[in-house]
Amino acid sequence: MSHTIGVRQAQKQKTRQALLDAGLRLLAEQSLSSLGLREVTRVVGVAPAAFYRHFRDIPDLGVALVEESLGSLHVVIRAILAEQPGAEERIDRTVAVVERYVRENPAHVRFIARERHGGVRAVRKAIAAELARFAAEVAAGLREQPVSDAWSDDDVLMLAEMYVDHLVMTASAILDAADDDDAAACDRIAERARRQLRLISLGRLHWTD
Amino acid sequence: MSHTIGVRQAQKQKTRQALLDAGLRLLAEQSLSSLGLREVTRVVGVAPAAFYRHFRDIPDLGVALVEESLGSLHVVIRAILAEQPGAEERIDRTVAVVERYVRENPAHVRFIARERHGGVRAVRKAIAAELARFAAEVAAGLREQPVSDAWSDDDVLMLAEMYVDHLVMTASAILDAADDDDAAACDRIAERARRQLRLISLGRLHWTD
DNA sequence: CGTGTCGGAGAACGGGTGTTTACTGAATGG
DNA sequence: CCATTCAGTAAACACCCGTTCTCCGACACG
Repeated sequence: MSHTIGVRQAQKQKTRQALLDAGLRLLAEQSLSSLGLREVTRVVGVAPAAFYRHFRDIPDLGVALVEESLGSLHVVIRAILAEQPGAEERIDRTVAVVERYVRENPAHVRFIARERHGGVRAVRKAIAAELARFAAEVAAGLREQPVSDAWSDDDVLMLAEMYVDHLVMTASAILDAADDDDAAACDRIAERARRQLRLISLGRLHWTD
Repeated sequence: MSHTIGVRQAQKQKTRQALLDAGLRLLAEQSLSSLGLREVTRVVGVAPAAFYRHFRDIPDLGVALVEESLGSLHVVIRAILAEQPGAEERIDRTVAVVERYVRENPAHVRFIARERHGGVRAVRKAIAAELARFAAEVAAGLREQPVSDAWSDDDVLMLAEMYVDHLVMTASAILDAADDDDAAACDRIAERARRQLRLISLGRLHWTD
C-alpha cells in the first residue's frame, strides 16, 4: 500500500480543484443559483462537458465547496476552544483569530454567509448540518469550563448555537467592511464583537439564579 | 388637489405591484442574481418589454422589494418596543410577535435573509442601510429604559445591533422549520430564542460593573 | 508490449436570455 | 372634441445556456 497515486488520478483531482477554485472565485459577485456550468469551465480553460467528469451539476459542486470551506473552520474553532486564560483574554484572542481567518479566507467566508440562506436547498442543508456539528463541538468545549457546571445540556447547546451564529455574522460583517477597503470599519466591527461577547459572558455568569 | 388619481396611474401601479409579487414568489426557490426578467413578466402575463416601464433592471426590482419587505417590519419593531411589562413578559411577547410575523409574511422574511448577504451589491447595501435604521430605532427605545441609564450611547447601539441580528436570524430559522412543516422545530427555535434573549437580558443587568 | 480505461475535446441540439425597435389604442387634459 | 401622452405589445437582435454525442490520446496494467 501507500503507492504514490497514479498520474491519472492526480491530474483528475487537479482539474477538480481548479473547478472548485474557479467556482469560488466567480461566487464573489453572484449567488450559486446563478452560477453557470460553462462559466466555470471557461475560467478553468476546459471543455463544458468535462465538468460532468467531476460533478453531477452546479449544486453538487456547491456542496463540495461547503465541505472545503467549513473544513478549514474546524481548525479555527478548536484553536479558540483550546484557549486557557481568563474570559477577557479569551474574547480578545477569539476575535483576533476570526479577523485573521477572514483576511486569509475571504472567499470561503463569503460563500458560507451567502449560501447559508441561499437559493439552493441542498447547499443550505449541507451548511446547516455542518454548523450544527460546530455548535455541538463548541458545546462540548463549554461544558468543560467550570462556569457551566450548573447548566443543563440544553442550555449549553443554546449558548453554543448563539456563539456560532455570532461568529458567522461577525465574520461576514468584517468581510463586507474589508471589501470596501475600510480598515476603520473592520476595527469598529471587531470592537463591537468583543463587547457583544463580553455581554454574553456576563449573562453566562448570572444564568443560574 | 386631492383628485382621485387617474385610472392610468392606478393601472400602472397595479402591474408594478404584480411584478413585485411575481418576483417575490419566484425568489422562494432561487436567488435574486439568477432571477430572470422574462421569468417575472411571464408569471404576470405581460410582455418582457413592459418590465422597463417600471424598473431599470432586476437589481432595481430587488431594492424595491427591500423597501416593501422592511417597511412592514417597522410596525413589528414599534410594537415590540412599546411593550410595557417586565423583562420576562417582554421577551415572550417579542418572540410571539416574531413568530406571527414570519407565519404571515414568509416570502418577505425569506427574501431579506437570503439577499442580506446575496450576490447583488445594490440590494445588500439597501438591506444593510435599512437594518441600520432599525438598529437606531431599537437603540432609541432601549435608551428610555431605566436599565440603560449608566450605558454609553455606543454600548446601547451595540446592544441594539445584537437584537436586530438576533431577530433576523431567529425569523429565518423559524421560516426554515416552517418550510419543512415541522411545527415542533418551530417551537424549539422559539424557546431557544427566548432563552437567548434572557441571557442577553441578564448580561444587560450586570453590564455596569 | 498490447489492450482497456477514462479524462477531456469538440460539435451539435433545442431552448432561454436581455434589450431595442416600431407600433397600438385607451386614458388625459386643454 | 381632438391632440397628446404613455402603458403595454409584438417581433427581431445577438448571445449564452445545459446536456448529449462521438471521438481521441495518454495513462494503467496484465
